[in-house]
Amino acid sequence: MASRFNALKADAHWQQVWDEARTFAADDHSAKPKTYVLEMFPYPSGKIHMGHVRNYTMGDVLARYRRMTGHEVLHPMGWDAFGMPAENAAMEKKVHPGTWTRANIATMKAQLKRLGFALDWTRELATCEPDYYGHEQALFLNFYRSGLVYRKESAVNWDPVDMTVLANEQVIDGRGWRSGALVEKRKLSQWFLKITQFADELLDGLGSLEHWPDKVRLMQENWIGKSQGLQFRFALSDGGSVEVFTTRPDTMFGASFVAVAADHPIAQAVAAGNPDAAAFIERCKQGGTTAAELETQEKLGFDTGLTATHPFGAGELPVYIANFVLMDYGTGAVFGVPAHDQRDFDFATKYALPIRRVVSDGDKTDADFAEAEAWTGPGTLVNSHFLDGMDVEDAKRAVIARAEDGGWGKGSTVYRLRDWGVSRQRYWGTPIPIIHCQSCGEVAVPREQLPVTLPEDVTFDVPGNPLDRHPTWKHVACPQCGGEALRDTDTLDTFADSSWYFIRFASQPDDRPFDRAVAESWLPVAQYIGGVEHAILHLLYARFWTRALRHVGLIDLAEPFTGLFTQGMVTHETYKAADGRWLAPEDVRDGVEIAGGGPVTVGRVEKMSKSKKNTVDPEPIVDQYGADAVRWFMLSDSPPERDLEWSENGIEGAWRFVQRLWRLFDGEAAGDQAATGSDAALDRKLHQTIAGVGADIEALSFNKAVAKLYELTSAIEKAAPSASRDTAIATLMRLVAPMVPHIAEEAWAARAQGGLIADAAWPAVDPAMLVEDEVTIAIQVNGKLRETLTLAKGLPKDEVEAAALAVDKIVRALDGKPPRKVIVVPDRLVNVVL
RNA sequence: GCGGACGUGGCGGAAUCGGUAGACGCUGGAGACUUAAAAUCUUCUGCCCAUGGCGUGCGGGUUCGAGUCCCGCCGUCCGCACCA
Repeated sequence: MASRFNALKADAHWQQVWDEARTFAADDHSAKPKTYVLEMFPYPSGKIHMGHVRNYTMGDVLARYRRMTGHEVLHPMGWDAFGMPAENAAMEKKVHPGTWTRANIATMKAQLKRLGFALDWTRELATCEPDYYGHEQALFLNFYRSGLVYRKESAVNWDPVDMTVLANEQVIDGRGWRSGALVEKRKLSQWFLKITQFADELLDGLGSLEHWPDKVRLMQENWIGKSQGLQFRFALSDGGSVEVFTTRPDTMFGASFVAVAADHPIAQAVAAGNPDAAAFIERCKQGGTTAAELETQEKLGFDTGLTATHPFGAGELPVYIANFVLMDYGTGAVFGVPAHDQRDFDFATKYALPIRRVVSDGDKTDADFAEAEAWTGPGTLVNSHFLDGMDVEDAKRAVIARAEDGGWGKGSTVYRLRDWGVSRQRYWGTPIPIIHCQSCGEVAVPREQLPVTLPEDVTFDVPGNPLDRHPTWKHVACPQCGGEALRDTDTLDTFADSSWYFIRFASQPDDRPFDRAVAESWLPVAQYIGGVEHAILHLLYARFWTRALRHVGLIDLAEPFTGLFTQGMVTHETYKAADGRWLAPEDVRDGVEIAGGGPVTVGRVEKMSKSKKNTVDPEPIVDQYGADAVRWFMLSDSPPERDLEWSENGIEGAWRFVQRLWRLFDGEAAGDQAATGSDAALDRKLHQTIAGVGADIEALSFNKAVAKLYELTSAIEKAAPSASRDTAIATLMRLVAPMVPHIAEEAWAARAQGGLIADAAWPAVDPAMLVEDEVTIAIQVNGKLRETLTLAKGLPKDEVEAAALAVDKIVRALDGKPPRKVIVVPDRLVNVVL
């Protein structure tokens, strides 16, 4: 009699076995082909959530499958452990960020272990430990010596209450997200990494990333934002000049004004002697920054009274200060061509500037042109002297050539991408290993003095940077002259920490960041899995860091991640009480609030979030159903790139399936009579499933693999006892092992197969077993299904046609007349055309 | 505004090359077992005016045949955003 599968007992047992045997420790010296499977490492915020469970389950199935197919798999885990939440906790709970972080790591590690992930814990790392960030400091200094790091004054978002710099994402409607204070623009000396030096490489490299989602590649492409055009100077009526950039040099003869940004030096100079101009600039700065405001904001300008001389002698253009020109893109100045740019059109309309058409799209004449909007498409140049008759692209080249010949301008490329500002006025990050000396200037901390460690005795009772106000930490002797000097009290952006952790996982010597040969033997990461929210920043920074390492000669690797997969979120229904309070799922039963019995409104299905209270904590779920059921549910139903809705029924269903498996496995092991005889249909089903599930896992189509395994399970359940059935059950153990490893080990052991199923080989497909001897053929009339026939596979066309035409319904449909046409697709269908 | 993705039963979804739409799961119905319940098993479950007809957001088109290809709409979601 089959017993129930005791998941809690089996989970704990097999997790301990794997741990003790170091089953999933990756061997650097293995002769097997190596493969690196990686999920984005978590921030240790407290407890794991369902999103982690889904992410890591997907990676785990792939890692376990690759092991079974003969690969040496590197599948590590660690902690992205620096960051603001730890400092916030320090302020709110009076606990040291390190204490808080390490406690969270311990909790979350225990939770991850309970899910039975095939992780190499021997390589665990936390970015907040000196044995990680010290090496990061060494890499930073390496970049510094190679000219990839520089320091410059730059405007930052400054929260005057918290006394700290805020990232753009932390500024909400112009106010600090925590303090609510109006954010100021402040000039601060900041460290920058020269990501723009690699802009072209990073853009071109996207083309080689075939196994990345198109969406992510496109987002990165847009983020890099390459534009090619002409950069040149206008001579100004006051004797000065202004440099502009344009992607449309072909429309030069349509120019009717020049506009500069409000914070452009020319605007500033004008404002100095003109209160109206100063007032206008002030007004520009007050403009809202939200999408909606920008969309509706009127194009405003202030006529400086200056004029700019057209380089081709086509007159003088008025120079405006305009609110729609951005200082930090291009040169902060543009020339306006109202006929062929919508913003310029709006502006010219408002200020009654000429609208001169210079590109004709063929149909339209001057008369019916451009009363309402600018023409930005292709066409033939008109009203443009030497450009007349050229198409847009030829005209661009012609103007750039003339500018370069004449020495007043040159073809140039502009990127939207900015250099990466990495200075943060925070405690809980990697200290920037630079010393500022009165006499020597910036001095790199010598290698033997690394790591520059964080002081432990810091306070968070007042706002500001604890490193900066620490009584002694920043005071050091200058490594060069020995005189009094100060440490840089900023720490690195935490995106730096996550820009190379995957290399440190591959190789972690004590005395250097990584061993080149070992790292190169694992990298690039074959499959990287994580949330789409990292599509731009993290993935771009990691790609940059890798190229920078290559640039300084530390590794021969262009792209860190060959394959990228962005998984969907875990969602749940939301619940609201009559008074508008959000309710947690566990507070609701049968449509009423458990406490008090008040009515509950079921709201939208949304991403699990604390604010909507629709989270489900994985831990009690694992307690109740076991790791395998949770894993199985995470893989079922929804395609992995889409959102997965958590539901009670769903996890129940997964749990039922685990028990179904157990009835098969246990019944077999319990010594049901060894059956004899073969079952050709079941053999075929089995081998089709082996092939299909393997392909589905490789494609990360876990939901399809799950469906195939359900089918095979049902087929085995229904099959009469036979040797084929025994084989199918034994094989099923291995097929489900990557997904539900605990029950698979339990069954494998009970069957005395020897060794661990985690080390077993993936079953081989016997191609001979895949061959069907009969096929079902669709019989259609005019493309509509009328009947199906089961015929021998590979029957000649004429025999299939004859069989189809003999079918009752077809005879009736033909009504004695010959068909106009009969289409026969071998082994597929017959379509009778009347 | 620009760019992208998606739209299939009550729900999540499947259909790899243009060839039987709705696999598989969930929900729901009926039945078996049981004193009863749970568990389990069997069976049904796209819609309708049902020997047939209609069905993959809507309208056209190509084709012997369209969820799949083409054209034009509508809707939802995501990303970027005055980018010169």
